[in-house]
Amino acid sequence: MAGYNFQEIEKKWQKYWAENHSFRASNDSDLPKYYVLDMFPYPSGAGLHVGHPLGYIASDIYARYKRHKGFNVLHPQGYDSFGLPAEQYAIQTGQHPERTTATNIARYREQLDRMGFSFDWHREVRTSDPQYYRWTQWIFLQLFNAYYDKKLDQARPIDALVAHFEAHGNHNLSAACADDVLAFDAQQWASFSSDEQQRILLDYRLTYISETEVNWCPELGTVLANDEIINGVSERGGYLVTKKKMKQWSMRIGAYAQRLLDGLEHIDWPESLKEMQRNWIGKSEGALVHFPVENHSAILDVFTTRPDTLFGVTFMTLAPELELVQQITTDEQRSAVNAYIEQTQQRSERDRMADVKSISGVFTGAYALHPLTQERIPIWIGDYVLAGYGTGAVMAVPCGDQRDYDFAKHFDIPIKNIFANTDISTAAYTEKSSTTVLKDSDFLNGLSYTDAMERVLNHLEEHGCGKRRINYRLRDAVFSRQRYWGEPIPVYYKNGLPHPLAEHQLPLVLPNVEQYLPTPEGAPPLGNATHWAWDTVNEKVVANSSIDHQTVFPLELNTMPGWAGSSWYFYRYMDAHNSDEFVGKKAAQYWREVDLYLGGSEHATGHLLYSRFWQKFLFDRGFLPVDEYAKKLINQGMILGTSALIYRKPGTQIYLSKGLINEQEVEPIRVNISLVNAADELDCEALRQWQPQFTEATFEKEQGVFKVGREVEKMSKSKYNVVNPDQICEQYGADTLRMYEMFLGPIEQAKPWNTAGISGVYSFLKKTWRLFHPNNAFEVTDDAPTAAMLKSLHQTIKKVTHDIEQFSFNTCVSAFMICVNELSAEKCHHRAILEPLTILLSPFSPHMAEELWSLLGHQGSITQVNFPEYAEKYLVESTKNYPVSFNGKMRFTRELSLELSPKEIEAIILEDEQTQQQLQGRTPKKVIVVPGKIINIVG
RNA sequence: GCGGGUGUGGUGAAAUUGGUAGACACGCUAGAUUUAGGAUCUAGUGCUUCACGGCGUGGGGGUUCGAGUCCCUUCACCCGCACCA
Repeated sequence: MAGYNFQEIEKKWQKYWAENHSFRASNDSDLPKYYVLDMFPYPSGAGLHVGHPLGYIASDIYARYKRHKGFNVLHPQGYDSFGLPAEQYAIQTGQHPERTTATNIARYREQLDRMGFSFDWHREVRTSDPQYYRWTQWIFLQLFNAYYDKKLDQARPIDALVAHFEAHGNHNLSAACADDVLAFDAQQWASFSSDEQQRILLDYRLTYISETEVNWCPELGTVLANDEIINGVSERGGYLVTKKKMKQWSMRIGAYAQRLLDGLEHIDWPESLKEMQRNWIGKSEGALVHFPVENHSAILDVFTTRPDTLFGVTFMTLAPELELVQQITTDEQRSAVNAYIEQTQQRSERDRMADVKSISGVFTGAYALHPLTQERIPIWIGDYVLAGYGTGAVMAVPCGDQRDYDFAKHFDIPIKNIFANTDISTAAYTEKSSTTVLKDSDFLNGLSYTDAMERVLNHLEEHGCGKRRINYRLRDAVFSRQRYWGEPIPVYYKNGLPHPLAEHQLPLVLPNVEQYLPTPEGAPPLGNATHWAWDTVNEKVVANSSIDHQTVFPLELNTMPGWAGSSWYFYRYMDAHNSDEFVGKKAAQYWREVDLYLGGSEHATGHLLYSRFWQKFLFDRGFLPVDEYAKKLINQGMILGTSALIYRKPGTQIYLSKGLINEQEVEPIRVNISLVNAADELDCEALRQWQPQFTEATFEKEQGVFKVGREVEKMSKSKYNVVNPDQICEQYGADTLRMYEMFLGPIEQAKPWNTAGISGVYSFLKKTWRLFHPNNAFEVTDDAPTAAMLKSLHQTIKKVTHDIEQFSFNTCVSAFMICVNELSAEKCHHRAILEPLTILLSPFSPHMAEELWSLLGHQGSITQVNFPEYAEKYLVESTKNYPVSFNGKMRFTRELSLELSPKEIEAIILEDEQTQQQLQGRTPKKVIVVPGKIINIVG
């Protein structure tokens, strides 16, 4: 075998790795552990494109590198296999999502294996596997059976809460709960019926049912979380989203807001991602102020970050959805108010967002009383106030807030200026200046922002008309989905109240249904199941017809959202086959947390926030050893596609070459990129064949060719710009693909895929192969290497090691190229050089490295080789011959030269005659040296 | 509007953190070799000039012996959030 036959080599070693379980991690090892995790993929029907493996390649390089460094490396992979596309496909075709998913997974696995990843497939997880979601359901039960103690700042078992209720009612309790819980004492608690008690407890549980306003997507027939909505339309499919009141399961993530914020300080995640999470949590400090309503028992609570402007209040605004609105609206205003409420409810989320400029609202006829001055303040409603933030009500201070100002101007409400020496004739004064002082503000007169804040907060608290309050934008996460293909929520209903299954009754397996659509009555798809009732005596799922409401009860019809299964999967990998626990104590103790997590930044406010929440909860309850699960996280950038566009004259079948468009009006249409060559020329005949709509097309060419337009955008099947990794593996091999993707640029950066450049990496690998095959046959000598060869090797060892640690893989590839070029020029085929080079290269080009390693006469896989031992052996020896650190240019300060051996300094000085001349026996304070000359000598 | 980030050849990008800017690769130009293979090798390739030289890291200004890197200012683009009281 002479040439570099990557096909054969790659097949051979992939087979070897699989047969020898080369990448199995042990849960019982004396080696230090290292856990490298990829965000597991959703197995879509389109398969992987070249963008998907970018992160997997990077993490695989790091995992292989760490193995060489002597770590016991856990590098698993699995599938986030519940999700909407499989279900949409099921609706269209009737094919069970389980089958679609299995097919897709098989395809993914084939593609992943082909790229030579060192995953420990022994630990594979699939979120849709009952043996997996059994534990997702189990975690749900743990959340159900817990509440949040704000004093201890941790989740505690619900029994502890019951004990508190039995002793004190809900007095002296500091627990996260629903806003509207009523106070009761121990005696009252005892007098409640069991159902009533359960209803109360439901207000405290970490997962609870509530009637909430949700984002409803009629097209998808389900509710969506805030992070599943982009610009007012659904993330999947881009459908309109409206508001709707529904009974839903929610997760009390709000209880963890502060800890989710604090935890960010202790993890090495990208600053931009942390900032996104901070914004999403949206902490703001201010006050809750109580405004009594005139001639009414209700108290209107508002949250404000500017209590210092309390004397500038001239009206109140409530969110139209607020229940209180109905109670306080006067009879004269009722019809106007109702009309307005109806009007706002009909607007979709997108309309509302698109149209933030227009001002609308209506007067309720009611008045609030200013808590400090007793002035009458008109109460309005307006849709610029959001029901979901704060209390859904604001005290409007038009002189200090631009929105209040605009509203006041629009409806001719008086504006009172409380800022001395400011002009508010055209806009509100919104600065928090230390030089501007308040006026017409009673005891706050003459005070600046900071002082006034302090004074007024103390005053409010002393007089019981308000208190300090921290408010978070983060809302509790809606947990119900009206979908089929998700984890069933392990709950049945008795007297309208949810009852959880017991732990030993799990998993509650997803039932079969005939129809994946909602029922005609509008119930979720599980309503179509004929066997979906819980027999509490025999502890099993039975036919719906046997529901008797005595011993057999209906089961929950909603399923869990996509983020449920992905919020804890990284712990399952640690102990994937444990049938007694979601992760064994010993395994969790050994692996503890993920050391390196790689994935896209698009999960910043979804998966990466929810999983931190569950982590903290499971930590609180003593199931996990740490409360942040990923020490370091890297966002790999997306690899973008380069779409090809042709331009049609509207209403015709005439297409214009790009250069002919000029000022004409045209419709751009995407065409398959495989029909276009590197010079942007379209194969018109192939296009006619491609889709029937082009069969009759006329192409107006320029200079005999038809040019397409180009656009760089996300790779997607629907944009016809997908490049398949299988093609690349076929043509160039997996090692080339791996190295090329790394060579493309920094890992975090988004970049367009460009197949043209791949030949450089390909010829590098061929060159490397030739280095070991100088005369078309494998050959290495045991001669002593020259100084130049050693220099080359050790520069590379140093640079590559350093760069891998910095995740700068693109520069590693360059370093390899330089090294091989130099060694080739030296005609180096010395074992002492090539052997360590092979090890160094193996994380990047594992197949070739394995082959060379075995050609070098070694048994077994190169994976097991301890690289530092090799590197050090050669490094130490060569340092004697050559200063390893002198690699181009170098700066010496006095301090630095102390660390260098005299021999090294000597070697550098000896390098160059000019240097010797310039020094002339002086002791330099600072010498700047480049190869061949000294630039500067100081001192 | 708020927050984060990025601007370097024809292209992707380097620059050991203040020390020869453009490593490495693509592309391009010549040549060699081979007789068609997406092969290999050699030389050249920032701009400008015949040349000596001059100019060059989005623009302008500053600090420094020395700035892609530090400071001020300005422009452009990308990402996230957005009526958050």
